[in-house]
Formats: sequence, structure tokens, C-alpha cells
Amino acid sequence: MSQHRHPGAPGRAGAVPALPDLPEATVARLPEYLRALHNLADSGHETVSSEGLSAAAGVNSAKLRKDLSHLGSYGTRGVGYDVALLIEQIEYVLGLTQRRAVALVGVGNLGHALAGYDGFASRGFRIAALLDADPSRVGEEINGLVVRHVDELPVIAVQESIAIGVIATPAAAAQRVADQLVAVGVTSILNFAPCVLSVPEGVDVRKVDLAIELQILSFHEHRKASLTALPGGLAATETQEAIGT
Amino acid sequence: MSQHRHPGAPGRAGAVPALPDLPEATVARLPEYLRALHNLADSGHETVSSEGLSAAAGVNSAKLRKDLSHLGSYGTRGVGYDVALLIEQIEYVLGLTQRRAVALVGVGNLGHALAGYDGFASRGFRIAALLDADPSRVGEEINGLVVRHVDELPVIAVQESIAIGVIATPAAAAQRVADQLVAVGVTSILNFAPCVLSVPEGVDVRKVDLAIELQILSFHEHRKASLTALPGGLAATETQEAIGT
DNA sequence: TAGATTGTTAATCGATTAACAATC
DNA sequence: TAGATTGTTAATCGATTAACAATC
Repeated sequence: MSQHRHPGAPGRAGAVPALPDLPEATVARLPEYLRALHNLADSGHETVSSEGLSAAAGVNSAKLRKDLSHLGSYGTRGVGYDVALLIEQIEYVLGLTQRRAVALVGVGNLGHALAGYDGFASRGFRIAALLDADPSRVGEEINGLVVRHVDELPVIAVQESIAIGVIATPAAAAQRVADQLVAVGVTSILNFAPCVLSVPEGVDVRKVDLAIELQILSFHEHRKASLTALPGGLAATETQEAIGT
Repeated sequence: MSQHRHPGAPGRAGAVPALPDLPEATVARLPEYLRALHNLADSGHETVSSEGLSAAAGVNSAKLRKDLSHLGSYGTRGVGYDVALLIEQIEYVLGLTQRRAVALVGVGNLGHALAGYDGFASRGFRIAALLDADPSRVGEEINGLVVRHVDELPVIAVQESIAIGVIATPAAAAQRVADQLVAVGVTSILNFAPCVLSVPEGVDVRKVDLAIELQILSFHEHRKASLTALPGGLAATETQEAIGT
């Protein structure tokens, strides 16, 4: 089935093309492929095999081909994938053809770092607003942006067409901020606060909890230690694990 | 099977007890349960049902019970789980009975924030060393710790019994740092640099990529937009998704 | 054509979930 | 005992993987 669905090409009836309904696991890996492809493009590669790309992205090649097959057929048998075309296609699917505006709420320790993080700008996003509930923080300038009060969110959301909200507040404040984001129409939230957010249907929440990541590693440390200490002394066999996203 | 395996109790033959070989998905949720349990304990609950705990942790109750069943039987039918006992048990399994020492490499923008992140200290970890390859950064004091040169790692790793390395360098430097960590015996790495690390068997790597999280949200934004724009106008139905770790 | 590599198949594996028997 | 809730079963679902036919 070699039906190229070019970026922006009409699906049927000339409407906005319906995106393929990708498996979540695939969606989570596409950004990884994209990063690897950009590296390849920067180093002058015009074409790459599934073997080559999968190695660069740290997955196995069957998985990569399966993932890409969900997007349609963009490879050439016997040759590989066109790097530029695949970049274009993945960026289209991920919705990165438009630069999405991000509102970052909470400019404490972590928020400060996020506000200055280059990776956002270079990979499809624009931090359009910094907000905080603490009046003493309002007015501070970080990276060329002035911190504004979170109550200004309704105005700012419209002015800046905020698409994604990032919560970097303490846990105690996070639910209230989430409610405020939802109230102004934000349907995608990245939550750094260590708590569960409750949001209405149709709102996507992703969570990053730094301490949890360490605790998962701690489990594996503990496990490895208990294995090596075993009577039989199994040592560190079969313990490898490069864990995905 | 109500075989309580108490924290620190011998498995067989009086050796260190072999940890249960938990499913990865379960391991990733245990920290979430632990956080919820601490909240419950703080608010005076002595007992909690699977229904109550699962709600607090944002998962369904069948999944919670299944997860906990892997640890052994720590609940009481008709009653629920003893909060304190369950905390103790999960902390034991996660290896949090000892406070693990963390070396943080790269004190740029993000590294600075991580160095000051309270969540680490309060949830079982001790940032024992701050390191950087840039001599102009060495000597700087952050949160009571002096930044040292990454080449001092061999000495520091031993002195501080470093268990986990956190990489917060630019992508270009990350592999070299990973090699250095591995060389001094670190077998658990949390990588914030946007690149794939290659490490020998027995070394666990977890990755946090902030831009990838936004790109995944971007996909869902794009998808929701394409659905509402559809001829039939399916609107935002069945798009809910509170994505786990 | 011969060699290379994709896209797909089908088997396997692991995770989720509802339902309920066991039991406090 | 009656009510509540766990721990487990079994069915289902989704993700991974090796193998290979299709095809450049």
C-alpha cells in the first residue's frame, strides 16, 4: 500500500485530513525518531535504513518499521527512508508544523529552569507566558519574558493562543492551576507537580515526576544488590534494561 | 496466600531476601502509591481501601490490587490496607530504606534547578555531589554544595558512595559523562540530555526529555483539532486520556 | 538480474480489567 | 451472621518481535 498522504494533503472530501489513530506507544517514540532524523540530516545523510535509524533512536528495527508503517509508506524497499521526507511527515503528524504557544505556571526553582530551557524553542514550542500566583514574583523578567499574575490567564490565553499549559508549582497549588487552565480552554497540560490532577474528558495530562524516576532506579539498584548477594551468587546477569519513555 | 514477607525478613537460607520480580509497569506505579499513602498518613488515615488508595493515586482499583498482590498480601479482606505497613513495605521494595546518594553532573540551567529540588531530599535521596566539566563553574556554591570538576568523579564516587548519576549536560557531553559514571561503578543513570546513551549490560538508564513530553501533547492537540474539524464533526468525544508514567 | 530493505504477518508476550470466590 | 473488601482468575487488549514476501 504505497498511498503517500503528503503533509497537509486532504484526507477525503477535501476536509482537514483525519490523522491516523496511532498506538500510544508509537506516539511516544515518534519524537525520538524525529530527534535522530534531525541529527542525521545535520550530518548530511539523505537516506537512512530502518536499521540505521533504529540504532540512532535506541529501538529495534522491527519496532521502528512497524511504527512508521502506521503513518503510511514513506520508505523505499531496497533503499531506506528519505530523511527530509520522514522529518516532514513526523512533524506533520505530531502537529509541529505550527509552533505551539506554551504558558508556564510557577516560576520557582524548576519553573525558572524550564523558562530558560533551549530545547523547547528548538523543538517546536514557544514559551509565550510566565505566570505565578505569588505577587512578589510578578514583574520579574526571565529570559526576556515578564512574569505575570496567574489571574491574568484568561486574557493571556486568548492573546497568545495558548495551546499547552505547563504546571511547575508546588503540589498544593497544582489542581487549582489546572482548573484555571481548563477554564480558559487549554486541553493539554504537562504537570511537574507531584500530585494527581483531575481534569474533564478531552483534556490530556502528562506528568513528569523527577523523584519517581529516581525511585524507579532505586528499585533496580536494590534488586541488583539483592541478586549479587544471593547464595548462588547470580551476579549481574540479565539485568540490562534501557528503559523507554 | 497470606505469607507476610516483612521488610528485611530473610527469604530463604537466611540470606538477603530476593526481591519479587515485579512487572515494570508495577514498579513504575509503586512510587505513585507511596506518595498517595504518605498523603493519607499525613491526614490521619490508618487504613485505606483499594478503592480509596487507587482514587488517590489516579489508577483503577483492580490494577492497584493486582500491583500490590505482587508484593505479597498486606491487606485485610473486609477492611483494607494498613497505611503505615504498606508504606513500610513499598519503601522496602523500592530500596528506600537507605537514603541513596546522587551525583548530579551538569549545573547549567536545568542542573541548577535539580540541585535545588526539594522533592529529592524528601523522597529518599541525597544530592551528594555537583559536578561540571566547565572549569569556570567549578567552585560555585549551590544550595550548600560546592561544584567540583567532573574529573574528580572517581574519588567522589567512593567517598560519597554514589548510587545514582543524574546527567543534566548538553546532549553532546552526555555520552562521555555516562561513560565516566559507568567507569566508577554507577549502575543507575537518570538522563535529562536529549540523546540515546549506550551503556553496558547491568546499567539502568531512565530518560526524561521535556521537549518530547510537549511533542506528545502536541500530537494529541493536533488530533483533537482534526477531529473537531471533521465533516461529521465528531467533536471532542472519547478523547480523554490521563496518561500514566 | 541480484542484493537490499521495506511493510506486513502472525506468534508471543506483558498489561489491563471485570468479576467473583475467599475471608475478614 | 451480614457486609465489606481483598487477592486471584481468566478474558481481553495492546505492544513487541522475528520472519519473510513484496518490491525497489
